[in-house]
Parts: sequence; structure tokens; C-alpha cells
Amino acid sequence: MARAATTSDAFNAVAEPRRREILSYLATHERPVGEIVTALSIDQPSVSKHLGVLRKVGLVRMRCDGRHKYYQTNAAAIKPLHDWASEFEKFWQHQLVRVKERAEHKSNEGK
Amino acid sequence: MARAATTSDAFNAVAEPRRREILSYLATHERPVGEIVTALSIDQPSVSKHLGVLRKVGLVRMRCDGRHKYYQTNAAAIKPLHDWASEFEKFWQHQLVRVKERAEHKSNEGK
DNA sequence: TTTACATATTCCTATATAAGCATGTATTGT
DNA sequence: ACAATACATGCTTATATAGGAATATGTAAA
Repeated sequence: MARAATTSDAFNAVAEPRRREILSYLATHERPVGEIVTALSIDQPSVSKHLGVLRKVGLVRMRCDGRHKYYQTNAAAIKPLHDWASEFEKFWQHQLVRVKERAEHKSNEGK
Repeated sequence: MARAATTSDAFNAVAEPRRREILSYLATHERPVGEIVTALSIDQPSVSKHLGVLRKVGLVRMRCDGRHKYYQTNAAAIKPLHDWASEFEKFWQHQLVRVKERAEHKSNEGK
């Protein structure tokens, strides 16, 4: 079997760095495709394709106005990703505490 | 060009659902490969391959003991993912507030 | 209507899986 | 030495990109 489609869920969709850039860029305002093209220096067909992927998994919303299409990030669709990662938060905190403790222990040895 | 390798970073490695399951399973204790196989009902070669990917991007740590190899999740490697998602936290909170406000407005109309 | 502009879609290709199955390697017990 | 256990690796196949170039679609302005 091949890898799961990029359009299968948010995890697969955001694996692509360009798409993460686009999501960050569209987080605050809605923007027409052309602005994304010039702001991020990605060729127009690529932007359209990336937006297509992001749309299929609900990571962006689109609004038509004449010949312009305005895209904006749908932040709520990123929450599941955040929630999954949060599951590990307590563990990396423990790790960091241990690293810190070791460092203090080591500095005390020199006294 | 093809899609970026699953071993290129944590985002790509975690796109695969099985690998997320493995990471969750290995979050609390270290475990030998065989236990992962039986606990998650994945065939052994697949588990080894998934662990190989997770290891390459630093998401798991391995310890050898005789003919057993104990794997454990390295939670710190998940933090970048969490940090990236956190960038959007304030936006989905705003969204949720708006949804709530609209709901309250609607219920007031009925009075 | 013709032209220019804004986006989307199609075609092509190199590359990379993930699953299944078979086999290789290292280590332990007898 | 030999058999058994625990993992890793190699091979094959179906499938899915992402990028680049060219083209199609839809809308507005002259």
C-alpha cells in the first residue's frame, strides 16, 4: 500500500512545509491567491494545488468575490493536531526538569 | 518531485496513524518490540520499519539489552509540532467565542 | 465581443512509500 | 554446536505525490 493521501487528514496535509507556510500566512486575514503567490514566492499553480489540499481537509475556508477567491485559515481544524501533541506535554516537561536537575547537580560538584 | 520522505522531520513521520499509535503506546514506559506487536496488532516487520522511521527523526529512543531492544517515546521531539499548532490557538479560541456568542444571540431572539 | 486578469486543472515524471512475505542477523539456552 | 527467540532488512507492488509547463475556466473591463 502507498502512503495515505495528503488529503486524508490534517496530519498528512500539514506534513508539507509549504502548506504550513500558507496556513501561517492566512491565519490573520483572508487573502486572494495572487497575494499568497507573491508573498511566499511560490508559483501560482502550486499555490492552487496546495490550497486544494488544505480545503479538502477543512484547513482553509474560501470566499468568492468576482474573479478573486479569498482564502483564510480555519484554525479550528488545527486543534486536533494540537490536542494530540498535548498528550505528550507532561512527558517532555519531566524530561526538561531532569535535564535541568542534572545540570545543577553537575555545577554543585565543582564546589 | 515526490513527497518529502517520512524520515525528513517529525511532521512527516507523525502523519502515519500507526506511528502515532506507537508513540502513544511508548509514551509512559519503554517496551520491547514484541510487546508493541501484540499490543497494537501490527505485524513485526511493520513495527520494526515504523520504529526505524521514528528513530531517524528522533521521536523514539532505543536501549539494547541482550536480544531485546527497548523503545521509548522521546516526547521532546514532539514539542516542535505542538509549538507550531499553538501559533493558531488564539484564532480557534476567537472562533469558538464567536460561535458561542451567535448561539446566545439566537436563543435571545426567542424571548 | 475582444482582451486582460485571476485561478484552477491537466499531463508528465521522478521518487517514495506501506503492506506482505521471505530471509538475514544477533543472542540466549541446552 | 544447535535450536529457538527477538528484531531487522530486502524485495515486490500498488499508489500517491510535488513540481514544472501548458492549458482551461471564469470574470471583468474596454
